Amino acid sequence: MELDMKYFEEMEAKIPKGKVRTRFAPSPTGYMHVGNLRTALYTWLIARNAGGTFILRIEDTDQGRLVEGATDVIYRTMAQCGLTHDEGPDVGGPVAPYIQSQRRDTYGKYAELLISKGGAYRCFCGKDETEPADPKEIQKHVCDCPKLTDAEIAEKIASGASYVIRQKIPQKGTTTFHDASFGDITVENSELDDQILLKSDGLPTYNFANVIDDHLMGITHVVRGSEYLSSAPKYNLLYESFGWDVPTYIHCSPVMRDAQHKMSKRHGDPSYEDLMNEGYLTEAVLNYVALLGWSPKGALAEREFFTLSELAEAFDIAGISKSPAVFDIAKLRWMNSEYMKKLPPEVFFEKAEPILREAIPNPAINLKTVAALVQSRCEILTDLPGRVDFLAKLPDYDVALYVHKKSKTTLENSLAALEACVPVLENLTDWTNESLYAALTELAAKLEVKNSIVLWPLRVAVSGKESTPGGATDLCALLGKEESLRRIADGIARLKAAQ
RNA sequence: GGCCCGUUGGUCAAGAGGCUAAGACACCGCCCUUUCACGGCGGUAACGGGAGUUCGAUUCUCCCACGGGUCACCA
Repeated sequence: MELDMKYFEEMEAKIPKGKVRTRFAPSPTGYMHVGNLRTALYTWLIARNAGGTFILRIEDTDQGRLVEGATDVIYRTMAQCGLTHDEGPDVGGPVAPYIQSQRRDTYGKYAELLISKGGAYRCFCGKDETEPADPKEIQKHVCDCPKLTDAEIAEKIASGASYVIRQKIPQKGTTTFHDASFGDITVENSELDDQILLKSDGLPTYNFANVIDDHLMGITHVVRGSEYLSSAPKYNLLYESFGWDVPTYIHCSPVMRDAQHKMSKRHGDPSYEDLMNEGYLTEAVLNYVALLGWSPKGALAEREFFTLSELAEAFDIAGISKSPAVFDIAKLRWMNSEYMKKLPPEVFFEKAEPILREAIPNPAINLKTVAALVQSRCEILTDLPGRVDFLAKLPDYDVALYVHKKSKTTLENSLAALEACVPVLENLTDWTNESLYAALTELAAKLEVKNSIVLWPLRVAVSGKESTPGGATDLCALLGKEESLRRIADGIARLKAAQ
């Protein structure tokens, strides 16, 4: 088989050199899980930290698993997160194409090149479906195909026999692989299998496509999940056979759902999109995910709030953790609430308005005021309806709410307080929070009771809830005079019925 | 099962031979207060086990246990 050496020279000539180049290479499954997002983030951060280039490559060599619209999810997620790529299928670049299914010829040619260098061989064995007698036995492919002569191979091909190309692993010795966070890992070559590089459909396997593309795209740092750690030594052998430089590998341990399970779609763990739909803020998710498996060193060690660009500046490979990290939704909620509080009120209102409008159809209620009241009291946007729905309609509630130990309220004094409120409020002309507060504290003073004796029952009467976004006067101001008085009357009725 | 990797409080984690073993979330308590929240203050809680090396091990070595990963014409 003749090799077109000029092709390889041209390909080599296109490889950008001298700068850090990283790539995020998802396979389009239509789902960006949290672990994936973290890998993308770290990869992006390494590039940005070094002033390098970040590349998006789509790994779609498995024709059986293509999912419609899946690449759109990837583009959309990356864009929303601000993880901008410098090269990729949609923006092009010096080493295009960036979609593996469009690079089919390249893999075939490089597989041939590898054969000529003695690092691979054609195997005509067909699918290996033999069940090992002992299931505990190591399943390694062993056959006589490597011994086939050129003539025999030509004959088989001419007769239409299908074949795969397998990596030829040395029988003896050891291979040492270096990972930036795990260090040196040495394995016996006898443990390694002659893995398939090129499938019988002519498309490469993940392991082969990766090596070829990473080299041809000039990738300097490869970030990937630790599930690939055990196949990494084979990569070294591949690079060695080709005579190429090995990039820096950074394997990341998985993001777990609990101590023994990875986050997974099957178990209903949230993807990035799910988190967005649940009302989390992208910035909070990125911040949280960045710290799940990485922590800053030195002066920044105590810091926990980072913007994307601050992360890019602070990020270092040495801070990546080797052990798996459990995804803690409670901490994400907390972090999200911190981000919510920091949002400028206009921005918060913009995000909250549609949700508030749906929960409170009543046009008389000022949603801006509601938003201001609720901004510091919700962890995620989807908490909102449950916190404000009482404004639309007074819920049925238990009079026990009127009894509050700390405020020293009882059913009896609550009733008295509400009844005392009525004339005061009826006569109040300026229906604002300030005037309400002034009038009601004046009432409490006149009755010679603590403010809470008046305000607690009032808040319960107008809200019917144990917890509300604001105090009694905030709520009255929001509800308006008529509705407030109506609810107070309702409360009085409930209390009387309970006496 | 073979091979590889990992193991600091419930969770995320700092630490890199000598420290009262940080910090954050969660939890609990107190204060503030017009509820909850916010805020402030404080508290409970950890180096998986066993041998070494060393004057001294959470930090180094080995063994064990546990957990994870991997052993596909999937990535």
